[in-house]
Amino acid sequence: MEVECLALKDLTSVGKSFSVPKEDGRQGEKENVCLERRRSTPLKPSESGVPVFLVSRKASTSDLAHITPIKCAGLAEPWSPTANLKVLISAASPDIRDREMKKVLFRPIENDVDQVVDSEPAVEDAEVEDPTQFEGAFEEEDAEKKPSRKEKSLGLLCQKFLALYPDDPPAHSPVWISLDEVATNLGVERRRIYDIVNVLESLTIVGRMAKNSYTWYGRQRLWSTLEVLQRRGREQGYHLQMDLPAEARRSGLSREEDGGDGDSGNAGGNRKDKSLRIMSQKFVMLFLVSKTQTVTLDAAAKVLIEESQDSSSHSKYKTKVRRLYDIANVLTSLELIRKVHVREERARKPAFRWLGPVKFSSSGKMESSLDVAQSEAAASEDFRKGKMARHSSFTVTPAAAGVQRQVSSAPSSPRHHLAGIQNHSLDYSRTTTTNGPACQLQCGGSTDSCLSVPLYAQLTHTASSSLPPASTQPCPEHLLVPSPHCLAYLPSLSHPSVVMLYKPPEQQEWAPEGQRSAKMESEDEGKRRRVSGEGEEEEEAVLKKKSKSGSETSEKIGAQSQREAAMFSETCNTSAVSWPSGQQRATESRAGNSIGENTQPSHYLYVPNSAGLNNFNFLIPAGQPAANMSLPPSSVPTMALPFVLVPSAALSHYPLVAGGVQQTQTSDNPSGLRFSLPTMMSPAAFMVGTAPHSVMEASDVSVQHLPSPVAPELGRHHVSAAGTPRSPAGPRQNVGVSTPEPSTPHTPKETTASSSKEFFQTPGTLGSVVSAVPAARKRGSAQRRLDVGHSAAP
DNA sequence: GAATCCCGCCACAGG
DNA sequence: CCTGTGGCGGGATTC
Repeated sequence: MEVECLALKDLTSVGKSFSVPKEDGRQGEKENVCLERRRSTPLKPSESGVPVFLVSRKASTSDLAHITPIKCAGLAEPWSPTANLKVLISAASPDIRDREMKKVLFRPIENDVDQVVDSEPAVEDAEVEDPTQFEGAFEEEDAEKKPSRKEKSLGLLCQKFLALYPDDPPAHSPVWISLDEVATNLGVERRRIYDIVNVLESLTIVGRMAKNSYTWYGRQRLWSTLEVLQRRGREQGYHLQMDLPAEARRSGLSREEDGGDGDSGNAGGNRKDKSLRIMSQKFVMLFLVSKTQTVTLDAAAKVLIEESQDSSSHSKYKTKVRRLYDIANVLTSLELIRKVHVREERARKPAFRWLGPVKFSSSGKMESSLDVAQSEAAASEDFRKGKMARHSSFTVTPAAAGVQRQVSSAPSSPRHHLAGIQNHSLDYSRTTTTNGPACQLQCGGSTDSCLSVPLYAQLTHTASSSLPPASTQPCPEHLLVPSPHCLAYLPSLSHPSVVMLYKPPEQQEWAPEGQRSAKMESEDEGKRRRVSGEGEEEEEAVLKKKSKSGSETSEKIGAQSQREAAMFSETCNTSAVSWPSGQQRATESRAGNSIGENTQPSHYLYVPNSAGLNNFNFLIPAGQPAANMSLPPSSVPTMALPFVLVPSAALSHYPLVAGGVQQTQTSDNPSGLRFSLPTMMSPAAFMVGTAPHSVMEASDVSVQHLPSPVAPELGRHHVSAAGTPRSPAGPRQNVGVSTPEPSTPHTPKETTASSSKEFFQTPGTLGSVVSAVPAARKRGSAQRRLDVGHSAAP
């Protein structure tokens, strides 16, 4: 946290950012790469403020090389990453600013709140153990303090990771995640990302698509997954164990699992059996079936050990506990659990208390405090089950095995997605917008690589942060919310393209996840099931899947995307919008179709970039009212046309106008775009993206000439630079966007990270992000250290 | 001294 | 064989 704090400071106070170069001995170490960078950029780890997001590998690589390392401190360069942040912040309404500051500064990542719980039944939250822990951060400042261990914690890292993506991404527009990119951007070793991703995957927050490629589902499926886990936990008798006294626990462990595992068991089984993923699911199950919803590490470790049939040697125990800490950190970041202490017998034992929902309706609804959800996600659940089933231990449920991870390394693309895509007929006419099915912009390039979407921006209003469970219905809040739009940069396409998804106001309501998933996924499920047969064979199923073709799907997708691209339609509603220069072919399409009509109303703007995205670097929110940021979501009407893509070249000609964005403002005019180019010009305008999710670092982008996918969030997120007249960003057209707004509130708390770069950057690392990316990949995993540093180094 | 958990070696697995 | 994954546990930090 400290880091963030610093960052914030930096933001506010100009000079600092550049000030102290820090370097610590440690830094040199692999993970936090970029020593050099660091040096060059005084910014301490924290500095890198704006998370940059991903560039496609391709682009990144080449571009990166060129990239200038971070600017020198001395530079007036407005666009240093930091500058960017500053701009954003300044631009942001005070509220936002404050909010973020709080989040960043005060919110301890891991174990933030440590509470002491009385013995199990009486778990209660006690005081926070270390309220002050984060304070230190402020002081340090530039100090070269080596990033403390905490700063590098998995929990913090996970938060950063989560902050990059929306909690509740539109169902139809999956966000692709490239592990390499994430690792690079966060400035950590890939290995660490695996830890996070494995846990997230266990909860279906992400899904693995192919090697190095994951899809971000956000919390859409989370609730259903939890429900499934709860069920499984019960089936496996975890509830019995959890309720038993400690001693008793051991004896009675679930045999089902053991037995069930049987195969998996391969004694020793495949590694998969010991997978962090599996452990994570089991760990979660324990919470879900526990009456007290509090699980001590000790108990969990024991349970897990038994299941694994490992002899419970002490070392095994220790190892399990270590893993559980890893898992717990991620879950804590997700705010699904919180650390507490349970007083048992003699000492107080570390434990975690479940903060998530515990009751689910059979339908998959979650009845929890959170709220209601309605969902018909039954199908989707199955889907999830399947996924979970990967492990033999989960055999219990017959759920579709097929669903399981699609592959290990094979580039399998999840079928459900594909299905969705294929099925949809895209309707390019805007008129029907409301019905737009989700367009699955999966754009996969024809290449496997499919998409990594560097940025993903979603408009969500803050309120949305506490999203309803995935399958739930549209929550009222959402309705109010500005339509979420997201921008995706699809590097994998032959030509990098930008796709912007947006939902017309009318359609604001998100389709209930459940519905979507149910339909799409269910189909898949069905297929898979057929293939795999019952749940028991999950393992097998997996194999089968693997064998399956990911490639096909990807290709299909790619084809589709191209097709879509081809469909360039100006006709679309763009009515209001005039493409800046007709040059680009932009298509605004709306998918029409199949999936919940109203629910997924999305339109998307697809900009094939034959020429190279460079030409289309900017996405400008058409009507972002700068002011709106502070306004309640409801107050902000969403415009029909959220943003305009402006070729970068074009922009250069325009004078920067301060506050332009604001001018544009107002939503009402659906049709009429109110923006003026000049307005757009203002840096601020560019900053639009949603905060956490889409963060792209301006500097990086610009340097790279990558198309900056900006994700403008409609609504308030856009910070219009308005206020900030110019950050001298002039040169940097590409500014990535960053959103200050923590729109993604993972939890009620609003976890979202601040947009500050620092937040995303691992403390020891530098913004290095930029550079290294591709290179890293080449190296062996073990060796692959992000060498951002050197790439970055001038 | 115990609790945490970062870090990265190294084995396994897919291609 | 190379690279992606990820198990594992030594040992550094933090409590």
